[in-house]
This record gives sequence, structure tokens and C-alpha cells, in this order.
Amino acid sequence: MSVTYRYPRPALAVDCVVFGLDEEDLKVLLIRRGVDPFAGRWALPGGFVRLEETLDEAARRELREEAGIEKVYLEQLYTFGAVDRDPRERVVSVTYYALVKLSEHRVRAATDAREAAWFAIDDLPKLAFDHETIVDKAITRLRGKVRYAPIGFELLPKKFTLTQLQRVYEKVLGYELDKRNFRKKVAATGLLVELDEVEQDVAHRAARLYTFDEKTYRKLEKEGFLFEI
Amino acid sequence: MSVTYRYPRPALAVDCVVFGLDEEDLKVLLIRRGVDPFAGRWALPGGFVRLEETLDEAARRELREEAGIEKVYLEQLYTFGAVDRDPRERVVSVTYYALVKLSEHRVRAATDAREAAWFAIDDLPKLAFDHETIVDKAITRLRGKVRYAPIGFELLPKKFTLTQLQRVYEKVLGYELDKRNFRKKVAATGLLVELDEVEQDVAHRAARLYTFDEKTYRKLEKEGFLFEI
DNA sequence: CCAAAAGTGTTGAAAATACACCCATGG
DNA sequence: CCATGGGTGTATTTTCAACACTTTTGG
Repeated sequence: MSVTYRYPRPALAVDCVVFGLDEEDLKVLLIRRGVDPFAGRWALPGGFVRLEETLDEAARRELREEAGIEKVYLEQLYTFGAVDRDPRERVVSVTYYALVKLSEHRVRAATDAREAAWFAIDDLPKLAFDHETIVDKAITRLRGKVRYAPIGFELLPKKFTLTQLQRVYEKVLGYELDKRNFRKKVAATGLLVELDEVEQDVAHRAARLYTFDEKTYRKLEKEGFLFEI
Repeated sequence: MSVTYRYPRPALAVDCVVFGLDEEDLKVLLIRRGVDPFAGRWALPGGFVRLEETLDEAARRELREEAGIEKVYLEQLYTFGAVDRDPRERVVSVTYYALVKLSEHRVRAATDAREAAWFAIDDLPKLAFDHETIVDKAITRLRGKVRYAPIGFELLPKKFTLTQLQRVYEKVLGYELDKRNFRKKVAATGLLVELDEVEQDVAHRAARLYTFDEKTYRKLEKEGFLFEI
């Protein structure tokens, strides 16, 4: 038995709020629970932490197992520890939020038989446990962080148009932006690379494609540079 | 036995980075460990989470038990879960940071026999476990948050002078501010109440005392107001 | 040639910064 | 009367916000 602590311990879980942006909305990935408690309810993907894995690894493993998602932007959100948040017993949950490139992923519904689906953030069903609180916190965090860290790109394909990028900000922030001012601002960061390519198969003038200069950003970041939109 | 999870669980701890500001510097409260591992090393106050208490309650309990500190500003920081962060066994730590009014508290060294002391943040001893990483993260968070949330006040007595408040910002941020511009900004928030009192017992012109209008702030906060310095 | 979205500059207002001297008090 | 910190205003620069038309392309 443990040398550190001989008393009963809370169970330790991870839960993930996975964001994706499609043609309509900012969405969250939910899994339908098969078993009690809350059987039939939608819930965040998640599960228990194993002794031999870090918290980040546990979160990534659950995303892989429950939603077939790999290589996403993942960041720890908050740890929820209300005594009665799980009716069965004490469970503390370390939560994460993830940003996925829906266009590239087309996340397959869980590998096992469970049902998975995307829900617009302002049209969520009733969720299991305290998962609504968790989603709220994730949205708040995402809205705050998108302003001063270059994470909006994580919701887009590698090559994107400025209009697509603007849409990301508008959907995340929940209000509209001025096109010219937006373009001035992103240009001012100096971190967008204009490609020699344009959109394909659009029924109007094709927009130029851009990509985010991650390498340069990493360098500037170390020198205290702040990305701001 | 548990219905949720029959496998071995990590132990769950809380650790707190307690900040205080004295006449010289921004300081962190440390406790000297009496037992192995890291016996004799300085460490953050903390301990294991009990089944019947929330994480916040566990953090407050540890502050009370180990440092005699009560009623402080407390905020969750991050949860650390590296597999080998404790050499004994797997321990996941939910960390917090706290801001105390040193002038009022005069925190007594632990209630039990353990030694407690304040260290300037840029003159810390070698710490136990991964506690240096935790302190770094707490300083980064505090520097970020002090700019857009009214937490600087938590390091000062209820009544304070504008020069004291400026010192808080300078010590936390690590650089100097312009006196006139600083005063303009805090006045612009409309959240400082000028009192009919001045400093006592100073060997020069006594400065006016102010207090932070917390009630009004709470109201404005709900309407989306942002406190910015 | 029409529909649809791409792309592009200027102006005025507001906010941020830089900067230096006189005042009140206690010793 | 002097040492110490308290207190105050203005000018300049920078940043932000508002705003509308022309261009390109596919159908």
C-alpha cells in the first residue's frame, strides 16, 4: 500500500471539450452515454486516469478511443472537484479543451459502438454530470484566449482564406468584425504567409490562400511577443 | 469498493503558492519539509485531498493548518500530473495561488512545529518536487491576471495610498510605471473611493487613503465590465 | 451580364505615452 | 529650512473604429 497516504482517494478522471467549426457554427463533440448514471444523456468524452500516464496523455487517449481524434490542439482547462458531482462516488475531473480541424478530421463516431455527434454551442442538449458547467468554462476560456494567442488557426485547414479566418473569430467571439480592420490587424502580426494559391471550385472570384507561420511565431513568443487580434 | 473504477488511483493533493508583498519585495510562503523525500528542503504548503471536501476547501484547510492563513484570495492555478513528480508513488497535484495582506496577517509560522518563511520571488531556494515549476506558473498567471482583474488590492490593507497601489503593480509586473499615468488609469476605473483620511506617522506629507469599491465592481463585472490597468 | 464574394484606404476619435515642477509635512 | 515623498496637466503619438466602392470570376 501507499507510503504517502493510506486513506480513501477520490477517483481521478479527465474530460474534454472538443471544439470544431463547420459551415454553420462553432460546435462541441458529445458522446451519448450507454450506462447509468445518466444513461442516454449526452456527455463529454472522458474517462479515468491510469497510473502510468500523465493527465495530458489520458486526455489524448480518451479522445482517440472515444472519438477517433488524434493530433489536436489540447490545453488544460480546470479541475472540478465538487463532492457530489458524480452520484456514484467522489470523482475529481481534470478537464481539457481541444480544437480540431473539422475539415480535415471528419471525426468518426466512436470506435466502439457509442454514438458521437456535434452540437452547436448555443443549441446543446441537457448534459450528464456537471458537464454544462465545464462547457461554459471552456467557451469562456476559448473566447479569452483566441484574442491573444494564435489558436484560431487550429480550427482551420493548413491553408485558409482570410474570410475563413475572420469567420473563426466571429463564431468564437459571437459577434461580427469589420473586414478591412480585421485584415489590417492580421497583416500587422506579420505571421501570415501569402501563398501562390487560390481557392478552388468556388462560384465567384477565388480568394488567396494563406498559412500561419508557426516557426516564426515560436521564436517571437520566446522573446515575449504577444499575438493579438 | 468503488462502482466507478476498480483500478489503482493516483493520490490527489493540493499545493498553494501564497504571495505576499512586504516593504521590499513580492514574496512566496514556503514550508520546510521535516520528512523524506526532500527532508529539509523548502516546499509549497499543501497536502492530500479528503473525500468529504472540495478542492478549494482542501486548499484553504492546508493554508490554515500549515500557515495559519485564513480568508485569502484563492484561485485554482493548474493541475500537475507528471508520472514521476513524487518519487514515492503517483501523486497528482491541483495547485492554487493565494494573495494575502501581509500587513494585516503577519502569518505565523505553521501551527505545528514546522518552519515557515517568506522568500522573495527572485531569490528562492531550491524547492522540493516540481514546486519550482508551480511557482513559475503562478508568477506568470499573477502577472497576466493583475492587468485585467482587480486582484492587486488583495495584497494591500483595506485602506491604502496610491503609491502603495502602484508599488503592488510594479513589484508584480517587474517594471516601473509612470506615476501620473498610473493615477489617471486607476481614477478612470471609477472604482477607488477617496477617503477622508491620510496616512499616519510618516516623516513627510501624508498621503490620502483610498479603498476599493468592491460592491460596485461586482455589479459592473456582471455587465461585462473589464477592470484594466 | 449578373451574382457573389474578394480586395483595398482614409479620416476622426480615443487612448496611451512622455515628461517636470510645486506642495505639504515632519524633523 | 530642508529632506521626503505627495500631488498634478499638457502635448504628442499611437491605436482603434467607422465606413463604401471597385475588381474578379464563374455561371
